[in-house]
Amino acid sequence: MISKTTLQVFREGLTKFVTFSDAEWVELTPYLRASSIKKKDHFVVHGKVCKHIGFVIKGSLRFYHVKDGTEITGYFCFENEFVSSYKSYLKQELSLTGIQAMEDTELILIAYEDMQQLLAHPKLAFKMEQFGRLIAEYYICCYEDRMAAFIVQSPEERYLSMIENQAGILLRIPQHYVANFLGITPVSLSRIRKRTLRGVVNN
Amino acid sequence: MISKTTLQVFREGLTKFVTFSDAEWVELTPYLRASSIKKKDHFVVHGKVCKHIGFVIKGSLRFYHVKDGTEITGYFCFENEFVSSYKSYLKQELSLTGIQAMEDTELILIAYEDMQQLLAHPKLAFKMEQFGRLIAEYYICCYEDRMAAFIVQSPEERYLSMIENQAGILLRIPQHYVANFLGITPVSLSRIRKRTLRGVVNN
DNA sequence: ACATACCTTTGATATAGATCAAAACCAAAA
DNA sequence: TTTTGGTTTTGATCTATATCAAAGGTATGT
Repeated sequence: MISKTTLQVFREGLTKFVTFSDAEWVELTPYLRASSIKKKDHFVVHGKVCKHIGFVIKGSLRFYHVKDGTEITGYFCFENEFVSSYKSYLKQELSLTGIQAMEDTELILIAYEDMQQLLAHPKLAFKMEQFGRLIAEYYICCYEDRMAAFIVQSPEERYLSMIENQAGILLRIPQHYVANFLGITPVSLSRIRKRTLRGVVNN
Repeated sequence: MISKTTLQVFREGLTKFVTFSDAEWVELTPYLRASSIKKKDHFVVHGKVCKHIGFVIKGSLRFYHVKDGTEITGYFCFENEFVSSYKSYLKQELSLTGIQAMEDTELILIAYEDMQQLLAHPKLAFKMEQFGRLIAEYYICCYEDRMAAFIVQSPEERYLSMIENQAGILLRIPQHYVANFLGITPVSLSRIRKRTLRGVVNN
């Protein structure tokens, strides 16, 4: 059973995309599952198919790739965001991305099969299509910005604009993950921080 | 008026995402416009709002950003692909990306306002939502791969896998655009080509 | 409180890619 | 055919980041 407040948080988080009427909500909730994963446990195991899309109620996760046996963290997600290895989820193929909890994390899940049912549901299909479209469009915008940062900016510039725009992440996440996220090694990030005086902010 | 074969190419190209019945097609076509743009003309002007989503019937375009007065090409698109400065189009805000034809190009256009009408159209709304979702999901998968390449691979590795997977692009567009696309300068790409023996392929 | 594992910093050095400038090349236009 | 503008290559040099290794921190669990 999913706690009432958890459901409420989820419903609230969805309003950024679509709003469900009470009647629709009653239809939807049977397809939802709650899940909690402990720090360091995996939401998606690298090399397996991603079966769920999740919504983060509490906690945080990192997305990583494996290259020559070492993990490279490419992305993060936090409360009120959706999490999935999208390509793997959408195509139900093996995931090149692993997704691991960085803290104890609570999620609402929708299984792939359930989503297919919802997309064919007599009362919910339209809204679910819309929901899917809006989420996907939202992430396209994120990706557009992130790709542009890699094409146009240097690692140092990316770090500095991260201080400007996503300072919260820096406070919450181990620096070596941030380094990967910026496309550099942890050692280099340490040096960038030194020469930019930690971004002027806190010495 | 849009030529019959052009419309046919468009309809065919859509089947990758959704299929329109004849009845639906009749409803849809009034919202479509044909457009041709000459080589070097712009589909989207950097700093203006992107008003259309396009489908490339013939030709090719490049996406670029401007940094300190110079253009950096971040992406391309070709026949049978959709083209738009998506973030600008979706949010109807100023575009940081310019989109310019690399060859004489023919497009089918859907204007933003028309798309809003289609998404509210009594007979087409559902299919258009689905269409929008599937396209957006498609591009998310593309972005996922492209971001991973930047996080995990070196420029040289990106070039080599481009030879493997997108050799067509290399034959069709100027090398200095490809260099930007790979995240490096044209000079560096020239040297990478030299040291990798042009990718072993054609000396 | 201690031990262990992990993270971050620092130093020394290597290297891929950047920059600047010139030459060679190519293709379209006159 | 020559000119012109743009592209690619090459050479010389610079620099940011990578790499390797060690030392110093910090947190976590026992």
